[in-house]
Amino acid sequence: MKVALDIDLEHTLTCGQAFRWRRREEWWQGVLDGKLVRLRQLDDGVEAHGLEEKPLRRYLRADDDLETIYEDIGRDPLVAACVQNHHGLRLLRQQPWECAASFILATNANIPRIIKMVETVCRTFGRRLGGEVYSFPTPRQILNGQGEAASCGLGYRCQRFVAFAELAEDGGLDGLEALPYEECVRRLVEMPGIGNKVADCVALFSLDHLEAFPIDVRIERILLQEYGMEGTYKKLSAAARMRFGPYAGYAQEYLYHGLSGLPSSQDRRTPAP
DNA sequence: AACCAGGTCTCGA
DNA sequence: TCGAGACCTGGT
Repeated sequence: MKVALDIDLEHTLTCGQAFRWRRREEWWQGVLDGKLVRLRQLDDGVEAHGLEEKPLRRYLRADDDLETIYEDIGRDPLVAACVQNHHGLRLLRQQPWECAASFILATNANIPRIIKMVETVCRTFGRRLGGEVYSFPTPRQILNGQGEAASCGLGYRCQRFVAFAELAEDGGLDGLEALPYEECVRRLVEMPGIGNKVADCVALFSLDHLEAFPIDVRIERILLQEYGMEGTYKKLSAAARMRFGPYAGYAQEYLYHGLSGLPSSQDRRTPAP
């Protein structure tokens, strides 16, 4: 099945918003809705196996019009430059449970390790779908095998992860979709393992709040060096949403990944003769 | 061999 | 409300 869409799979699937996509030759292999899915980049879209068009378009946020978004966030010249570098990078619309649980594991760890932890959790608690591919476990699957969590190499994230599974199993995530951004984040930060940053990730990557602007150490540096912005998380977050607008989350992703390809801020201010 | 990683939590001021 | 430290573990 083919979907016509302006998307760059490489950028979209490796930018650190989802941790389970693997490249196999020209195909990207992953798990969606508990099913093994393969995606392939086409000139004008995506070829997909293992998933219907509707849920695929939903996952890839095909309803986001990139041109409209670029026009909006591109009013910022630096973001505009980053967009040039990473055209076709899309946010994904993930499941809140998997997204939140993954980013609880992602705290204070680098990407390779995050991938490893998530994969170990899937292998330990998930269902085998074929080959060496496992589903992301449900909260119940984690609670059923709770003794094994300690051997997943999660470090101090282990307790938070299990506690979050308990909360999810008890319906603690119900109703989040209906909430506006501020209230959504307010609810999320009450949950075990979720602070300001993870709450924004969950809001942005799984709950349709494109104005959410997750601030990690790297983005914090960028805000300071490129925009002279500093302060507490709440202040920075509000200032970023104000500056970058309703698609601030997209601006964040492009700044995060697109900046590395540009000359340093100092060099841009004082270009070489 | 340090240092750091897509932070959170706890605890004083 | 805010800032400082501690914190598992493994990449680089």
